[in-house]
Amino acid sequence: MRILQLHSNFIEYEAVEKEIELAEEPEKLQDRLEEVVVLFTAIEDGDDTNVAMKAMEATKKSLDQLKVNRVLVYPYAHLSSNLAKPSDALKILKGMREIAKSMGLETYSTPFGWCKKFSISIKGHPLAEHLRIVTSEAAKEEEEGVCEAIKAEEKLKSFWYILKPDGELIPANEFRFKDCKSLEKLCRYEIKKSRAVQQVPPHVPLMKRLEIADYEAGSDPGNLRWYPKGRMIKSLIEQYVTGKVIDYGGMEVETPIMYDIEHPAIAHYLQRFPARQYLLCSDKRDFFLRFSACFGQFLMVHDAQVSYRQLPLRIYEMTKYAFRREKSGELTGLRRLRCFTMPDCHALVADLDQAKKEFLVRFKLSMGILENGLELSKESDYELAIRVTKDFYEENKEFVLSLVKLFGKPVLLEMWEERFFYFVLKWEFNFVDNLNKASALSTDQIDIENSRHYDMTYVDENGEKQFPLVLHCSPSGAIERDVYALLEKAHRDSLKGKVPILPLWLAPTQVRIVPVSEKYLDDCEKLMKQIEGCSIRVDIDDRPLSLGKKVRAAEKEWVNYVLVIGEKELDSDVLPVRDRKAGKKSRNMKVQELVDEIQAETAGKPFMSLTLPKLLSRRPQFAF
RNA sequence: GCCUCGGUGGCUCAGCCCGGUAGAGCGGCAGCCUUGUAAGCUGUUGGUCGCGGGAUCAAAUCCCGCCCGAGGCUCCA
Repeated sequence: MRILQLHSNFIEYEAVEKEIELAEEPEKLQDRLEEVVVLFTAIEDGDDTNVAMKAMEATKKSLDQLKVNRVLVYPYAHLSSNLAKPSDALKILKGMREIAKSMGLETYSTPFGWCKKFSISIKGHPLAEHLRIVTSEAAKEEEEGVCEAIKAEEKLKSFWYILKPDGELIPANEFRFKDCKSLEKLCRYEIKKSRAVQQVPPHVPLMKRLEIADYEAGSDPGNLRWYPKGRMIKSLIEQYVTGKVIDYGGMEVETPIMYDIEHPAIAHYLQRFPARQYLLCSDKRDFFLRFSACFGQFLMVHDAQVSYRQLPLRIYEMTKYAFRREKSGELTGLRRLRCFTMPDCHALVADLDQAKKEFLVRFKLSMGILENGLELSKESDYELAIRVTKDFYEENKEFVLSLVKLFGKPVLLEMWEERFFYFVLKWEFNFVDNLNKASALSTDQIDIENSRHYDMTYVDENGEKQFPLVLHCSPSGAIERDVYALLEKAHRDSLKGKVPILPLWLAPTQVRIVPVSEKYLDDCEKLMKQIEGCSIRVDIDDRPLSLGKKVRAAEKEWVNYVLVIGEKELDSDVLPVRDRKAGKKSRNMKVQELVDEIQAETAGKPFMSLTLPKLLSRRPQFAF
């Protein structure tokens, strides 16, 4: 028996004509019901009243969850290709209605054996749509205490462990998280799905106040606007990540952001995740906006000549943009967007051996980007989660452990009984934020399916075509999410009594010059030119405000270094430097010493000139 | 979609319970002050109180419907 259960706002139906001899004489030829759960039901060969009983028991349970007491039993043959004989079906359907009534449900039914037309409005919540399949075997087995349906779910069910660098594998619920508080938070988030407080995430007011990004009412939710400072931060991170991937050997490419829905290689992706795309109609063709750079890169590789000598073949794109039409309630600040920027680096490898070697290289690359680039620390900011099929784990224990050893502390390991995605192994670095939510940043996967789907091949030593394995890596995760992590980390620091600050190479203003009065403006501009010439972002607060107010403004903007310039400074070659990182204490430094310090700290990082007017009086205010 | 909270000058919010001429701070603008390390002073501009309807002599305030936003549920290739 198959029951497609739909929680609907209303359904209207009309019985049009009898289709078979056996058709029921209906009480009503048409009707409209509101706030009802519709049970489209197909009775299959072998079903009996016992099956109907089991099906209704499960249905009742689910109705209780939905807090609905009104059902419409709607015979619907199209759910199965293994239908029962009509006479049996009718008998069982009648039984079902009686069972429903005896359970206290307000039960309606549409006539069996009729061609009917109907309109239905379905509620959008996650439990609104559900397909229930009950077979006679399952019903029998359940009597003995085992349910086939539950067994089937078990296959999809995953098992959670903690894997320690010493190789010990402990079920997650038995692990003692004494020194791993944020790993504990990750586990709680992933396994128990528990959520803490109702609160706007701290990075949201920060992203506005610091004039980084903001919501854009004129667009679709989850498509944000980026102010000059935010755009600069994003751009710098993009440049940095791209540079690192190119150093690793990635060939940077650019591919279209939209694809034809009918394209055969792409179709199976969409069938699998049909509801998450932006769709775009243009003339007579339908397109979807890409949700990753896989399509473009795979289509490119499909058309390329690749020899085994060229493997691993690394191909890379800073995906601008990836679009995922997440449900509106799922969107959050910079953490979860509908439009985002994501570095996406694929590697084609000949075999599992090569995959493993490459995987480790990319693991280190990703870790380096988080640690050195974003200045996140695995000690306090992010945790490793590994997801693997049971078979792969059993056969490659040592390899999985080598990742954990590289990470150097216990990790969360999710094990699947069976593979139900395209990959057999995946890891993610998860940032754990102030509301104890975890978000994946860097990730890499071993994909064993897509080279076939996209017909990507290489030619081996014997001149024969082979399908490679494909690794999917985002070494930093979405750039917007990186900014989220930086802001959440800064907020966490401020809760601990530390000053919130951005990494120096990302700070829009690295040095702020504050003249004591307008008299010193010319001298300030000279100083600015001198510092600016050393590839440092510097500006001047030339507004006619009190000194205290200008210093306060600089602190509120998280400016790293503040130089107050007045009579004293002009007479001396040593400047009192207000250093935010050093707790705002004044440090006496020569200009060259300050320049050297900044250059040392930002060495190896990309640099951009300030894109805002250097004089603060010339700047518009975008927020607050 | 459901639940919760919210929508009042550019921004943050008070006022709403208990109906009676729309308020504050910040910002902007004009001026004074010429400043010594997290808010100097004065003046001033700026609002069909999300939209529609209802009851009332009278609605930001009460009632009904709707729209929009955030968070939660769920989801996260």
